[in-house]
Amino acid sequence: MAASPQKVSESTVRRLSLYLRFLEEFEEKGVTTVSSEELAGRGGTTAAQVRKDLSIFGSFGKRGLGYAVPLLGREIRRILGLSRSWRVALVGAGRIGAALFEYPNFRTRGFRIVTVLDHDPKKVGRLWDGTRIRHVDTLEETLRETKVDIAILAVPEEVVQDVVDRVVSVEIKAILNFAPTQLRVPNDVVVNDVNMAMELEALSFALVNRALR
Amino acid sequence: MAASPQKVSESTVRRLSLYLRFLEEFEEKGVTTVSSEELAGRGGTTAAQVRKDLSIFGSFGKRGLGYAVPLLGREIRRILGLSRSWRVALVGAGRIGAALFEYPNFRTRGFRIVTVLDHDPKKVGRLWDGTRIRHVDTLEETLRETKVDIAILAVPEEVVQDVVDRVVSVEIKAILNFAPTQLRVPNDVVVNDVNMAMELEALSFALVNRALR
DNA sequence: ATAGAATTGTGAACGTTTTCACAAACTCCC
DNA sequence: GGGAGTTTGTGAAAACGTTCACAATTCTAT
Ligand SMILES: NC(=O)c1ccc[n+]([C@@H]2O[C@H](COP(=O)([O-])OP(=O)(O)OC[C@H]3O[C@@H](n4cnc5c(N)ncnc54)[C@H](O)[C@@H]3O)[C@@H](O)[C@H]2O)c1
Ligand SMILES: NC(=O)c1ccc[n+]([C@@H]2O[C@H](COP(=O)([O-])OP(=O)(O)OC[C@H]3O[C@@H](n4cnc5c(N)ncnc54)[C@H](O)[C@@H]3O)[C@@H](O)[C@H]2O)c1
Repeated sequence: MAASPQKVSESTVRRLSLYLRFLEEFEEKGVTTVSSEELAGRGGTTAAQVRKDLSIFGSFGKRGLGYAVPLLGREIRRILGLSRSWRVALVGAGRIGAALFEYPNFRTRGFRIVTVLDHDPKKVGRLWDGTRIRHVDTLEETLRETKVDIAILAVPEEVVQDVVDRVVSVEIKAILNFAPTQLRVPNDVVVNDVNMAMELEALSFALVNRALR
Repeated sequence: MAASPQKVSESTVRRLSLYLRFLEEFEEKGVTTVSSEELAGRGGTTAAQVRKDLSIFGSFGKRGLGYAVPLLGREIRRILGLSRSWRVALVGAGRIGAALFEYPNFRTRGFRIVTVLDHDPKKVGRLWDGTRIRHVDTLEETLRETKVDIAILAVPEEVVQDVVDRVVSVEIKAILNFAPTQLRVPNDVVVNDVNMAMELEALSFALVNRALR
């Protein structure tokens, strides 16, 4: 029950993330108990799906009642690995990089940007809210020194493969990539892409095929 | 053959987007023909998958040879609706909004930001590279006047549902949402989310469950 | 205590997506 | 022109993910 022996699908993980957000909203409103029905109603899924997702990891509800909001929140946070806080490096202090760095929500959710790296001499050395921007030439030693768990890559697509190779060389196992490039990494490294062009293209497809649905 | 009578899965659309990018790379290198094998090798999929994806829409290859790079590129662009250019509104001229607006890649791929709206009196009236920022109070008339097809929402999560309701009221059918909020829209409206917090949480999950795989 | 109402947890059914495997179609070279 | 070598397009099989349906459990009220 405690461990998760089964294979967990990508979609289940995404939905857990969603449920957690809903639970936080319920908690703010002072709701103490929710049913799978209510949890599903808040977003694009079904009550059965909610129960299946949760049942992979254990049995957190009470039959006839539902789920205790704070408890389920804690459990999902534990499952997702959000009980601890993660040390994050930001490579590329450009437009996207700056937006991410200034966004307070990541820190409150346990992702602390402890390192910022850039290539541009005009940016290197600057102090961003207490964090000194370091030169990307020092990437390997800096990531090791600052004990980084996760790297966010917000560099131009032309250089992103070089950067990722170096990031991988210091045993970083998790990468969030903003460049519209399919990265080549060893298969014990997880890469998640934020590919906005792809999202827009999917919208375009939906628009031209609207009639056919 | 010409039309697409079948149901097309989300993942197929995403992969088409990917193939298009690879084709553009091949085209730049002067490669005239690629096999499904080569197309698959560039990214995380298989040759059979490539062929299945394409076969939904027609038969674009030559047995024994492969696919003609420029032709397949044109076909995928047509399938995705990228032959035309799309008129895009940006709501929220904050950090993310500014990064998106300044990003030249969208325009070159056929997505033109023709309208920028914000709430902040300090921002309204400013000229961003030829585009005047208009007050969000004029959203309905502005979107109609500027014939917008797609809305990008980069506003705080507290107001995003209000904004989306108004966007939907003027018959916009495609939305790219950056707020970490599950939007409620009629079901003829397509919403794609860019949820970075969710991506980070998925990385967190992958890190804590690394051992179990 | 017990009946009645609510809701979970889960095996089984179903549907969708991916992979397999191979005949058909094409190329290339001798 | 024919045979060897490729590679596509696609049914069929396998894997995977979602939905169904219901016994088991808990709560509430009397
Ligand atoms: N801006 C957007 O809206 C947007 C949208 C989609 C995708 N992207 C992608 O995100 C990435 C960043 O985009 P951006 O708009 O922030 O670009 P940007 O040019 O504003 O920033 C890139 C930053 O990376 C730095 N850099 C360049 N080479 C480097 C290296 N080798 N090592 C470290 N830093 C280096 C630059 O000095 C700059 O500060 C790009 O890959 C882009 O394609 C951006
Ligand atoms: N910055 C990031 O890295 C980041 C990361 C993930 C998600 N997001 C999400 O993206 C959205 C925008 O984030 P941001 O960092 O750019 O915020 P921001 O505060 O920098 O920008 C928000 C902009 O929206 C404007 N605005 C406020 N209310 C408005 C309204 N009713 N109508 C129109 N405009 C209005 C503000 O004036 C401001 O210009 C938020 O929902 C945020 O949660 C941001």
